[in-house]
Amino acid sequence: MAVTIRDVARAAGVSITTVSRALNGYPDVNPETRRRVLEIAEQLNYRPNQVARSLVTQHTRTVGLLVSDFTKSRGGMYFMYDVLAGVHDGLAQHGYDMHLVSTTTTRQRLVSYLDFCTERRFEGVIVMGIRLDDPYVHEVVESKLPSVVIDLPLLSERCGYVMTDNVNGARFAVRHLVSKGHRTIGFVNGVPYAAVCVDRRRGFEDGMRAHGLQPDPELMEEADFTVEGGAAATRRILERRPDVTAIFYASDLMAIGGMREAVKVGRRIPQDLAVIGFDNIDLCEFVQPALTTVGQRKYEMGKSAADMLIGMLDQNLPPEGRMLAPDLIVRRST
Amino acid sequence: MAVTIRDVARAAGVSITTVSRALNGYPDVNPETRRRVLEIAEQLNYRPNQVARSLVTQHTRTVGLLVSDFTKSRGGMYFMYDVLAGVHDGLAQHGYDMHLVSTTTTRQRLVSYLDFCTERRFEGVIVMGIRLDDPYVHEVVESKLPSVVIDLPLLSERCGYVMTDNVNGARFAVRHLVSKGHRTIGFVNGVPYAAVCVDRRRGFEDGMRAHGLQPDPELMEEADFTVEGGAAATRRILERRPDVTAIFYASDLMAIGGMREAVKVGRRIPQDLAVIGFDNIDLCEFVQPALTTVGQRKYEMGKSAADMLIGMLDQNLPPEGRMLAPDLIVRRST
DNA sequence: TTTCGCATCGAAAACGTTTTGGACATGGAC
DNA sequence: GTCCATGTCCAAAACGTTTTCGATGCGAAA
Repeated sequence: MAVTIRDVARAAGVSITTVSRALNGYPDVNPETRRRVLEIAEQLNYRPNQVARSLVTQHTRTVGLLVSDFTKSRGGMYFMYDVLAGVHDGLAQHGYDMHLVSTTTTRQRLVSYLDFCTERRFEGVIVMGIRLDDPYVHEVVESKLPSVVIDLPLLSERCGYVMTDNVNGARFAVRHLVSKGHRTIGFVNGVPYAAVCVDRRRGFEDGMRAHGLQPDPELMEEADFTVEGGAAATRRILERRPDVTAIFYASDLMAIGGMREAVKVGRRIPQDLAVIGFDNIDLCEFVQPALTTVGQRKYEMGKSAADMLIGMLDQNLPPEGRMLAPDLIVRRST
Repeated sequence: MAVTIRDVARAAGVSITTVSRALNGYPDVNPETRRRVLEIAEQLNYRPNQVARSLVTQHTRTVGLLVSDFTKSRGGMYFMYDVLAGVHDGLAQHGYDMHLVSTTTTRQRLVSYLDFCTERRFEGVIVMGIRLDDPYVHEVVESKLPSVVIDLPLLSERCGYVMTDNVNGARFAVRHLVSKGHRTIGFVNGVPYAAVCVDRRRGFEDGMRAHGLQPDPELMEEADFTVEGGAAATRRILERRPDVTAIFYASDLMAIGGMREAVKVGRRIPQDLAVIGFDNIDLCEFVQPALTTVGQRKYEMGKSAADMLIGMLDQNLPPEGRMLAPDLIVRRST
């Protein structure tokens, strides 16, 4: 069907060896022959078959991007898109392709991430948004397949990670609230099986103590990273402790839900309740009042992950754990 | 390095033919032999090489998802994410993989989309967010490679499309505004090289005339689909025609910019200026006031595109043009 | 006994490349 | 005249599968 290197060879009256060398720019081929081969390849509209090439070179120059359920994690999109862009740019810069695989796919086919990737001979994999307790992710981390995970501090022989310094991020949030005079500070954390949440909690508690405040269980709640979850958690805190004057949320989406709820029960923001989120998603600028937050460098996370992976692949560099500094973005909600 | 079918054959004391047949569930292999082969394959941790398999079967079961610049089109994300999810689900359901290729990649490597896809032997391609005047997309459309484009009405032998009925969407918007008593209605369109914009413009003008109103060039502007662009366009309209009482925007993002600008110059929404957008991105619910808009079925668009492509691939169905009905979502801004 | 069908298996070709290990000719140095 | 280096080329192996075609053995039918 398609025109192969053999067709080109025949038409040019040379061997396929020569065609291959001419096309790939090897030195030992006569300039005139090369010219003719190139010309004929062009004429015949020849396109090298990368599948065949991959088979013989044992290189696909493809990395898998593993993301958990697209559909479900609606909220994750705000975070994910930028990371995705960063990963993509990083890979593209070094000539690697990106294969998108979601956990729904693998689950549907009853195959582990690792098997899926090794069958396709991916050269490496970038993992994002996977639960801390997902057994399959540990399988790839412990495998020989080079990988870097985003937002999970998993380090091994062939696996690095990049994440935001969530502990310090949470400390910044607390320090900011304290500097605004708050003493009774609430905290709405995300799901406990997300690695970022244990860090943010630690940062919150550390930060409180650093300012001579005692983290109070009555002021702490957990939610599922959604607007509704944030609202519900806020309601519980407000009912239990009407004296709360500020709340730190482990995600912007929850913070937005919190603001809604607070306004609904008659609190003004920031006068009656200061609110600070985490992530710095685009939404922050659009809500009323604009949301103060701890910003993650999302694009850089993706870019950094891709760069690390490519370093492992192309230069045999060892994997590392990379911590990106968050930055406090003050808007009107505090 | 990796364990091959040959290793399994050797260990099981059978030919590779038999191993292949045993693993793939062919009938003519003794149940006992099959059991042994399966067992040994499991023991050796054998994973079939899909690259080799693709080479011989001439099927990669991979489709390319072509998106224009990730990084640049920040706004497109709100629209794209859902479409992406739909495409992904559709493909996954039928056992197809998804290779993400952005136009930045191909441009960087100086290769056309079509060449990129044929070299990798993709079985089909889904195109989204490409400019109407991009020459490379036409190359794909006119090629033998099965494709379906989103948001561009390009139909050919091997290329279908799916898009929202933008003309009617715009008509809905006008009808809604008219029903609210508006007569002097502005229109901020997007970039002229986007196919959706010519339709939305036509829908706007048709809708106006249908209600006995004359589309007035003084009330019409173009912007670049961004918040800032929407704001600037709004400023120009408000200066030129202070008597305008409602504006229809070809995208939510621009509508949000418009609301900001209007509020800044002292207009109340919706009392002094009614605003309606297009797309129904998540943001609509979060801005103040919540934005009335013409909703696109984003997920369905992606799903439908994937289904059509797979129909072409697996059942040799002909490509079609599919129009998805938009729906009016009334919130507080009108 | 011959014939036939059936169940089970294997040898070898094929997919489209890259790469190895020469072959061959030419020309200059000795 | 021999030797060697150099430039140009090719045959064949290899990558890891699937698939075609045929071989073999065995039991039942004729």
